Amino acid sequence: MFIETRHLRSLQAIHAAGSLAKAAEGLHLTQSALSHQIKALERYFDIALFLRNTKPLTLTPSGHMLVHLAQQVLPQIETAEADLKRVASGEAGRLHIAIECHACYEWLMPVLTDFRRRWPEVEVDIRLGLSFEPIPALQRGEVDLVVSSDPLKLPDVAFAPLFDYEARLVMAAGHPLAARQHILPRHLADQTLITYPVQRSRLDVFTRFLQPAGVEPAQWRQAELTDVLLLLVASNRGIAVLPDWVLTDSHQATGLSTRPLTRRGMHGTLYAATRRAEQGCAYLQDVIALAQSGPGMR
Amino acid sequence: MFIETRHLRSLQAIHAAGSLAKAAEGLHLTQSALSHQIKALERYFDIALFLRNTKPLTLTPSGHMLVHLAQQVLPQIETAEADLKRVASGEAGRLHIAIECHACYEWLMPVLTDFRRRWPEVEVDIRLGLSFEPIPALQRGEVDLVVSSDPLKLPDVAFAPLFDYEARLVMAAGHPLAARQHILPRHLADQTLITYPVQRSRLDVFTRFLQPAGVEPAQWRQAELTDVLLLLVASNRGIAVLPDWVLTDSHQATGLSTRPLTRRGMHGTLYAATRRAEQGCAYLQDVIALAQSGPGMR
DNA sequence: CTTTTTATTGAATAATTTTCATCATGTTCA
DNA sequence: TGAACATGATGAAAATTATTCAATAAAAAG
Repeated sequence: MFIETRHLRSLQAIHAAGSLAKAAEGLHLTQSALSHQIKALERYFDIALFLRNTKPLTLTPSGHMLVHLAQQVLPQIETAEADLKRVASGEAGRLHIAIECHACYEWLMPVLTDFRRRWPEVEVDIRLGLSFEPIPALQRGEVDLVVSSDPLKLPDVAFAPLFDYEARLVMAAGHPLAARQHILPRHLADQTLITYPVQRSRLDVFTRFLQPAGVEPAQWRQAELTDVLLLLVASNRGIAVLPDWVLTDSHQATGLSTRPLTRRGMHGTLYAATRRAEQGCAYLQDVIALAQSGPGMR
Repeated sequence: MFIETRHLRSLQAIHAAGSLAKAAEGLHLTQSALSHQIKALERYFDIALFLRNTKPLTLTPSGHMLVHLAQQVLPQIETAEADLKRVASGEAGRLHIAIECHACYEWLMPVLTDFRRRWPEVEVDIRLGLSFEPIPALQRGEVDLVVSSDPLKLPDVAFAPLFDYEARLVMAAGHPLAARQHILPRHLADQTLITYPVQRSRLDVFTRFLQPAGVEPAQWRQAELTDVLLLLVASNRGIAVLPDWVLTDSHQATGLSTRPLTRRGMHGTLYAATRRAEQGCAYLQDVIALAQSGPGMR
């Protein structure tokens, strides 16, 4: 293994210029350096690359092979370097987002629509965190941003607060619980609870509301899509607990009511988790800023 | 411009091995060297290439780009290097032959048939030296071997003797001149001379036989192919001067006679001219050795 | 034939890569 | 939990490699 891109660049330049002197100028080298460089190649492979006693330096067949190689290889390297520089400057890159909280999809999409207009070269993708652990995936480099509601203290991951939300009980307008000012755990003991299809340890209703009180809902069923979930609730097949922003005016009109959990309401904060190593990345900062305006922007 | 093939090799090895330490082993480097190398890249592009806090070192998207580049580029370079080494060792290469003497085609073809069996990877080509000067072409690298009958003293071209020949007058068996023991210039003054279609300065009959005696043939006509030329001679349309080897047994049977030019006969030597720079080339040496056995081998 | 341009060469210098030694961190296993 | 082990990072020294300098040779131009 011996050929370096430097050699290929020199070879190509010499071939194009027709002389060491001219090529040296373009390469910001002395012609002596080029002479040594070529000679080193020729000595290593024990072949002549150029015929020296011709007016414009001409290539031997072997020299031609190498120039041909250079013409194939150098453009590839150059475009790769250019891409890298664009990634470094933040112009281009990858933004793979994982969302723990399923409902986040609702407000995230408009944010990303904005984002794509502002950073057209960044490749955007969303992964619903159904079957994998988002934070380890972030650490492994599989995703670049995680929307999560419980910040951790990790050495390599930073959590930036996005906005506060309130988890409220959602039910059909005529539901008996709609009569109450606020909902307590025991009120759900005889209800059918509808959630997104994730394990209960990742559902705030269970971890922060029901389990501390030792209450189990009468039934637990799941729905993948927010709209389907709301449809089930509206038709009195059960109740759900969702962030306040999910209920838009249009939903209100379809006959849904919401009530706070506990007298004070169950409040939380959404965070954007990113790798500390990439905190300087311009488009990451921007997408977080966009997200911080939150569902209110909608 | 910064990326060198060394970087690509390291990147690829690290990716394959999953750790600097293992990769370093395979590359015959220390782990430290690799660490510095990668760090230099990362600093130059201001980008992370690997995530360090993962067990098997994982690539960032940018790192992936570079490994991908390496996988594209390195094989190309490696095959080029392998090709160069084969050329250097003489296994492969190019053998473009120019022949000044047109008749040489006759004995050269069987030699080349042999040659191609022995050096299948060498690309063989023959150029009839009709309209170009073979020796300058050799110097310019357009051809690699010239068959010539007049050796020159040149600093960059070597002439290796192949074999001696005798130029003889060829005529129809019943031709009046066939009665003579040997032919003198004046005997051709009333004859039609048939030659290959090249300028007279490159025909021995003129330069070494007729011109020194101040004799002109009655007519001069030309034929491109040896067989056509002999056909014309056999049908008494003229006479020709050809090297002795051209007349095979089969030609004798078609009713052709030959006689020496001057009492002593006009003898000459064929040479193989090659660039001194390439004299060490194995297949060049071999083709010369094959040619030295000459037309007698046929 | 001289002048100018261009390439080669060896030695000196500059730049770089690599190694060494050490440290920091993390993992494994008792 | 802590000791042993493995892995990567780091700075300084060492080694290697590339480049320049200066002198020379060679070839084209005038």
